[in-house]
Amino acid sequence: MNQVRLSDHAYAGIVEIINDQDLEVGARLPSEAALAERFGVSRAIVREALVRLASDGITEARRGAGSFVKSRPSQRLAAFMPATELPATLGSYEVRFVLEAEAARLAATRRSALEMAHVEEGMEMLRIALLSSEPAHAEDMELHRRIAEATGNPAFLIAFDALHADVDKIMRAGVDISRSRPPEVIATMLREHQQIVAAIRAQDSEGAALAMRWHLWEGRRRLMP
Amino acid sequence: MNQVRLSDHAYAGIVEIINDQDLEVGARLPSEAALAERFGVSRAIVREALVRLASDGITEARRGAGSFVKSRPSQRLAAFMPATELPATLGSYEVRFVLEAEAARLAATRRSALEMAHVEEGMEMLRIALLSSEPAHAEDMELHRRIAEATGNPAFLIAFDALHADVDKIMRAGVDISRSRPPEVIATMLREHQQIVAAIRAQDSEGAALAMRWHLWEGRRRLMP
DNA sequence: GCGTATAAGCTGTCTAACAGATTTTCGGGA
DNA sequence: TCCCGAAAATCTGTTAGACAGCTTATACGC
Repeated sequence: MNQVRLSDHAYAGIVEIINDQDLEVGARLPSEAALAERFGVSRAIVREALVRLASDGITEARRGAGSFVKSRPSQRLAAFMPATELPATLGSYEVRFVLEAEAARLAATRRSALEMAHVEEGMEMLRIALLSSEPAHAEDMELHRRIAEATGNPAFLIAFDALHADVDKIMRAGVDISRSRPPEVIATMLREHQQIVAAIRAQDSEGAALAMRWHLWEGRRRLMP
Repeated sequence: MNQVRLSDHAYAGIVEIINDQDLEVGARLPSEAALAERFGVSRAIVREALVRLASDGITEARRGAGSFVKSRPSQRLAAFMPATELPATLGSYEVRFVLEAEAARLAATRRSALEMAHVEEGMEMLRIALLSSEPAHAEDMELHRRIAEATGNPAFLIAFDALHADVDKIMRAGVDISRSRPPEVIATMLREHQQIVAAIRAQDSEGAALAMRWHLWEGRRRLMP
């Protein structure tokens, strides 16, 4: 079989550092030499791990300055949920993962000013609904729909609508959507959505896709802990 | 800005080698030392490039033996069509790319024996239809549908059906699906589908996803060169 | 207090080397 | 001739040390 390489440990170790020390986006990682000493390996091994982390969009190396955290969500996604092995849980989330992440990515690339305004408006509606502690499921869906719309590709809306019509049916039968949530959960949900919208606004396609994946991942976890 | 690193050249050079020399899946690449000499860089640089290629699923390193080609399609996909920048063409293909690639991936992971037989049967029907030079659009769709079914997740079927109902509508209006194709195109289409099915049979999730992406990419090109 | 020059730190890259795994080669025996 | 096993060649995984060039921090002079 494929033996474990040292750089695998280094990769996992660096992810662990970012998570445990709660390094935010833009924060600097320890230097390659420091990481090498900490893990008890050579600098070459740390470099290989960093190359893979950069390739995965988690870190970014700046020559002469250091390596920096590029996106928080992806670290945890990479650590707990490699894209190749989605856990078999709520089926619709598996589809939403790929469908809406791609929609966010394309929305970031192609959104017109009008579509952006449409998304921002949806965000504002969701914000108001969440902050007034109403059940904001409809506003949530509406924002997601507007993001799909911002791709400019009607095929996304077709798939989206078909899927969510079904999700609604399941949810109304099973999970209680309209249950009230503690304030910190509301704040988190708000922040997650804001990150997605901000990435689309900034035309950061990779960031938008990651933020969407992260949001859906957390959303699934909130539904089924 | 972000300067170009030598390993970028090495990465591109290795992809070029695989494409130009038409190395098949399983073929061995030149040794790290040989590649280093060819590109005029150190072995460390070649290693970084190989780590990234392996991370991208293109090559695979076997300790003591060498680096081997893991998937041909991805090389070309990586070279011509980075996942982050899908060209804005036929809208439905953008959705099919992510949706069906993920379906193929999950089908490879989870397919039961029954579902696998179902997929094989669909493949056989498509094979017969293609070889008798009939317009095999219906059989093509049926095979894709059975792959989505093999995920065991009904949500994929819901999105799939909604999408393809629409695609059919568009296609019947515009492109002539039933036009006859030259024999070499038929052989290619057959091979593409067989690769997908073979990967699912072998439970090679990454290979299945890549084969599906490759197939859709080529399919789109056949429709709109 | 502020600006600048120097120092320190960091990444990118190279060379040289060795352990351990794998493949190839080669010779001897049936 | 064919097969088997041992030795040799080859290759990856990994380490150490070194240096250029870029970036950030420090300290000094005004």
